[in-house]
Amino acid sequence: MATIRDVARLAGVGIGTVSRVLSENGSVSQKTLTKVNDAMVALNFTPNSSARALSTKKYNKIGIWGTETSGELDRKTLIKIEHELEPFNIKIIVTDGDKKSTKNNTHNSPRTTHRKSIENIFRSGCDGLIIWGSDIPDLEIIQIENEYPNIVLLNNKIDLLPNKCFTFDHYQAGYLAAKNLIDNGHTKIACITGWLDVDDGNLRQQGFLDALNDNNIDIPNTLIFEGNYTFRKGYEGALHLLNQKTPFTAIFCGNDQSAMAAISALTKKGFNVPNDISIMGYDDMNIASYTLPPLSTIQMPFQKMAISATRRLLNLCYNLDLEVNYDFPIKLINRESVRNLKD
Amino acid sequence: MATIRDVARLAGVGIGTVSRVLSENGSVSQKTLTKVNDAMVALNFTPNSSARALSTKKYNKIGIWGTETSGELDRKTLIKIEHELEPFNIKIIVTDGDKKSTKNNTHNSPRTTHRKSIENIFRSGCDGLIIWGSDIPDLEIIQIENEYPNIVLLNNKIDLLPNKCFTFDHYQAGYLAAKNLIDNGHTKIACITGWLDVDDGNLRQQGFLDALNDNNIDIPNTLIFEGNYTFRKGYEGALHLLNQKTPFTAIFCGNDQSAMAAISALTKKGFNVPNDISIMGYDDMNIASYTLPPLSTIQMPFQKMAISATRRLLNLCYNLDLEVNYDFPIKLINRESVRNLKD
DNA sequence: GTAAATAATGGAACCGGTTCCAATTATAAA
DNA sequence: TTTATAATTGGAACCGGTTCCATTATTTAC
Repeated sequence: MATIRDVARLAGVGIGTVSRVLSENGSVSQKTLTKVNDAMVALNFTPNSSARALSTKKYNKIGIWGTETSGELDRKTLIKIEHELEPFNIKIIVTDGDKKSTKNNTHNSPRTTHRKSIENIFRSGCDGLIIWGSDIPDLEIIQIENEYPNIVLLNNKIDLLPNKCFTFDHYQAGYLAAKNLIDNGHTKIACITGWLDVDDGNLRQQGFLDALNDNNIDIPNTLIFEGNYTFRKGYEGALHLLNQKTPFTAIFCGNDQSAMAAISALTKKGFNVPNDISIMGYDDMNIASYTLPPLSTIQMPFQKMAISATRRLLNLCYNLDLEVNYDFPIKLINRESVRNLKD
Repeated sequence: MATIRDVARLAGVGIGTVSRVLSENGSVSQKTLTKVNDAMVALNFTPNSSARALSTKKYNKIGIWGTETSGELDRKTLIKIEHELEPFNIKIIVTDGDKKSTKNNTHNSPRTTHRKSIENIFRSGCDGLIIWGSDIPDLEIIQIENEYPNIVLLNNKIDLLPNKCFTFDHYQAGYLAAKNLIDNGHTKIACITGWLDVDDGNLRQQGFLDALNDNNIDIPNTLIFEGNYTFRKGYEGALHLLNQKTPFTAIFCGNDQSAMAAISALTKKGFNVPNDISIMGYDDMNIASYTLPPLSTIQMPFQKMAISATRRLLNLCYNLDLEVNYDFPIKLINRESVRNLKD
């Protein structure tokens, strides 16, 4: 593998000159430029990334960190993020935090594991990090931000870090979902929640409950099933709710996956969605248009949010001035899984 | 940020000694070891990854490269791969090849783009690469392998690289799917294919067609719809097939997503799955148990395959000797979307 | 034509690790 | 106790870039 010294020798110039050509800063005469470029081509020269990183202290990499509980950072979103990075030739390092869900091991595995794994990814060499999800305690994030200021939070909100947080108004979204059921005449409403110990899931649940409350609708504990966003829990949840013998006409689900599984369970038990029971989803995954019936759900521009977060991070890391947006409006999507009881 | 020289000074030893402690090779007396470790803790020392990479020529990173046409390298699989890497403290760099599908721009964007983006990821600093998908021409992969031997192919098979390829027998899988329909008494069978210009999709289609042929079943062109694995195309495909007015009792779909969308379309048009029309999926995604009806499909251990590919790559990059498996049996999963016409 | 200002250039020093060799110290064998 | 052997240690040299400064070449101004 050729080095700049090889290139310099072949081109008959000094290494400084080659470096100047490489990094495209500093002045180089046209004549020298061609000589050096020719030499680079002749030697099939590629600058060594670690040597460069060692002296510039820039890795040209950013990390994406998240846990299983964080939600859906899907491939499509990853591709979008990559698009943003491409013009600057920045690469992505991905990593997951804790392998087990926060929920299942609050005792054995202390939260500091998250911290460790975040430090670990910085150590491995990246200029900044997208921390995705809201399952790290705020205090800890603030400590982390103190040590590594080049971070950005995706789907999390911490008041002390106002311009590094990118999230939706999950509270309002939950409220909107409940309101939609209420507006359609439902008063006996059940729910299959997401993870309640994570802001994200907790907020939408609060919004949901407050909407019921604001409309003087009571929801008994028997109609609240604590799920975890999975198909399995959605399925179990629906069965569980049916078993309670507390009548209900609608279920608000913490995400589209559990909604879909709930539909499956209800249908299997002989109930028709939406005629017997209405279902309200959350997320508007691609799949939501193709369930039977198609899902009414809440849409949120996750990819747009991810893009803004990425830009903000680029600004932080490389002193850029890319346009960043902080407002990501949610939207009610009415398909066919909610029946209008007023008809 | 402290360096080994700082540590050496504080511990009162030479830098070589600190380095020996760090890399845990070379002999160090117990006494010195504690002194050095104490100093490291006191200074909150972290070795600089690029300095290390520069002198060892090991980046402790591997890349994962794939295109949109490659199929479903989902988050779960990524996590599995990461688990394999964790004990060695290796990180993942992800990147996508061409942003547009190969299919849509065979003319404007030459295949060499793939090559470029693969070279690019190596340049960015990784010890090896998982190339996922079969949309790079064999010849080109062989050239790439020549320059960068530390690669492994996921879901692709090239005879000249026997122990670097990890794939399923998609031909047999397609055959099996068709056979299942035939065994259930179906003779008028339609299909919604995947991408036929990619081995992966083409092989399963071949297997499917050969199974029909071996059983003297004819499939008219009108009953072959060329899809692309998406929900949308699955939906369109089903409608298209219905419009053909060529009667059929079953559809074999290139993947579960198009199968699910096909079910949705058929149901919307008043057909019952499986009573009127049977559906055979492919992949056994999580979702397959929760469609209505639950999908009969072909299961393949994608994650296991990814793990083996990862191990092979680790062996290549770091001279390890991890156990690697090359055989990934597929399995027919019978749920409820295929009706037995013989009953 | 000359002086002053500007552009272009070479290369030492540096970034922070690893490696290797020579030197020193500890241990075992005689 | 002496010698042979093994374990431990320090630090120069190196990995391949970037940066900065002193030097030289080229313009521009007068």
